[in-house]
Amino acid sequence: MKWQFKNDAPIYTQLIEQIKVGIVTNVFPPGERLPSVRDLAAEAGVNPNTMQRAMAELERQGLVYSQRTSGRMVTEDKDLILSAKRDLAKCHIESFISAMNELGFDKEEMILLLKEQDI
Amino acid sequence: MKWQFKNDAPIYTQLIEQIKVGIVTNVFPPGERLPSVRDLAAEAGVNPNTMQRAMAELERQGLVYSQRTSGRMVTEDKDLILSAKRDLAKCHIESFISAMNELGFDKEEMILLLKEQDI
DNA sequence: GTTATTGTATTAAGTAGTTAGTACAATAGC
DNA sequence: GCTATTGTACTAACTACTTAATACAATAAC
Repeated sequence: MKWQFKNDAPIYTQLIEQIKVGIVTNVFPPGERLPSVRDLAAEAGVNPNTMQRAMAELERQGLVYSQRTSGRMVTEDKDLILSAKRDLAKCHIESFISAMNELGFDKEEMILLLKEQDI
Repeated sequence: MKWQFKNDAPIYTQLIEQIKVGIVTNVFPPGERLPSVRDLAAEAGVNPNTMQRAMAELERQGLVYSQRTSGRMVTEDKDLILSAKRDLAKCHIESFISAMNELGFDKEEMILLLKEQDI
């Protein structure tokens, strides 16, 4: 897991995003045990409280669940994970279209620009 | 000018972005006088200090310039404005591709998803 | 049973963003 | 020349985020 943060958003929201991406892309497979909050925090270079805050939100969304001392697990609910992946993609697509529309690009131009982009 | 803000980023950065979009989309044409900082702040529902902070950054980027008491003008440099527009578009395209790649979508899938999206 | 590890909670301090209020210099408009 | 408007600067207070440090309950491992 590669952790990296920008300055333009709270770290804990970026943690939520990055861990969620890890879950929907099988870096953290369903049912797998996550490293402890302390270890994850150390790995990401953030305070344990900040990592705990991100975990609490992921727990609220049902993507992870905690068992008192045996640690925290990724949900086994693959439908929920797939749904989360679709949500993330939908969010990116809508934001992209909206931002490019604001700039005056229509969908065909966007597709052209995407094709030009070498990645 | 419609002002709207999210909670996930500082207001002043969102102001910079929105005013910049206004400039590159000719809502604020080259050479035109902008409303005063106080008026813009009132219109956007933010503190004058926050609007001033955004203006200072736009000024640093050369997109606007201020004349002591006659107000603040949009630059006449159309090349600079066009360049700013290209930068904005490039930023959105790269972010979109990067985020979708992280989720496991390749460029063809992105284009398919874009075409499906009805907007 | 003891120990170590886990999630969790709490308090305090520091930083950044935002608002509020005030003030001042410059100058366009009269 | 006077006045109003402009950009600009400053201080104080408030909030949210982040870190630091500590503590506690539950339980897996021994």
